[in-house]
Amino acid sequence: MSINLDQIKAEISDVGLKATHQRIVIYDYLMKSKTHPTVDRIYDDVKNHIPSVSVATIYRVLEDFVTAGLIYKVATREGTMRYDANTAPHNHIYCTNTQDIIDYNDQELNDLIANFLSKKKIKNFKISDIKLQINGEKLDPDDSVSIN
Amino acid sequence: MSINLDQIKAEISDVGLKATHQRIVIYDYLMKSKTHPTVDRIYDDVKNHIPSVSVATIYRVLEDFVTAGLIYKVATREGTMRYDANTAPHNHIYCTNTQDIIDYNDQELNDLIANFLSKKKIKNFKISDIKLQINGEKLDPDDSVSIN
DNA sequence: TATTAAATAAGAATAATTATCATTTAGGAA
DNA sequence: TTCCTAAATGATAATTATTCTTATTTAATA
Ligand SMILES: [Mn+2]
Ligand SMILES: [Mn+2]
Ligand SMILES: [Zn+2]
Ligand SMILES: [Zn+2]
Repeated sequence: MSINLDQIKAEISDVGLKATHQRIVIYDYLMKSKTHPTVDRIYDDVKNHIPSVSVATIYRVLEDFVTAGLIYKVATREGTMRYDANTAPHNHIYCTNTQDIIDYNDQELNDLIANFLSKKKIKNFKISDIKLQINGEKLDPDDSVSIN
Repeated sequence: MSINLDQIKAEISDVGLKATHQRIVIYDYLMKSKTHPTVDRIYDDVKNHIPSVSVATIYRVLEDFVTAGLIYKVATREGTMRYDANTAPHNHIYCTNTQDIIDYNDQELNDLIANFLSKKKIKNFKISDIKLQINGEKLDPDDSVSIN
């Protein structure tokens, strides 16, 4: 089921949550996923492993993971939330046609922005994270987006 | 009612929409607003001018404005949309405590990011806009956030 | 002023998410 | 190991945000 079951169980336990079958499968799925899936997508795929799983459990587990800092929640203008197990600082390319969210990892860009903002003084505010969203359209919706 | 009624009517007409009382009041309200209000907030405030207004009209008008490019829609992790009449490139500071969205206008930052990305080649993608979201918490929720 | 295509009000319908509660289970204690 | 219990789950009801439908009204043009 999972490449590294013990590691996954440990990560869930380490944030103070019971390592249930449902949580393990959901977290494993998100770790492998690169598409920032919706609840419905996660639900459908988790059902392949656990046919009896309830959609309420998917919502509950995802929210618990977000609260624990294991995953991120990404809001979209379509009104559906998307989930991301990549908690390292990174940015997103969003196709307004296909609704694809593509990770854009660029340490140079992260540093450039962090550096710039550290020079500015934002009074009465404590920054927790910085996200750049690059909106636009895939030229060929069937093809993939790549950088450089 | 409005500082510059004719200007507002012209802007609405110019994007091919009838300048109805409802649209004028909503657009005027958004232009003056600095809080990136929710539909509920807009509805409550517009009701002061037009007591008979329907919430469906608020949704319809806002969506029409977004489609026409008159305003922007901002998704939040709380699951409610927020609306912004500032269509010039600018970034947002988001307080995860108070849900305040504060405009962060900094041409230097806009240029820095645009410049950096123009050097990178993002294959198979046409960028339409770039948004930086600075997430964090107000230190004093009653006080305002200011830059520099 | 009359015409009419477009817009609105009211409320029903849908979609996404959250709450409730009886049942099950993970994980520690015995 | 087996037992115990707090925590988690499954089923489904409830809520919230948003969209749809249709009869009525209105802005814009002639
Ligand atoms: Mn604004
Ligand atoms: Mn919703
Ligand atoms: Zn991501
Ligand atoms: Zn703004």
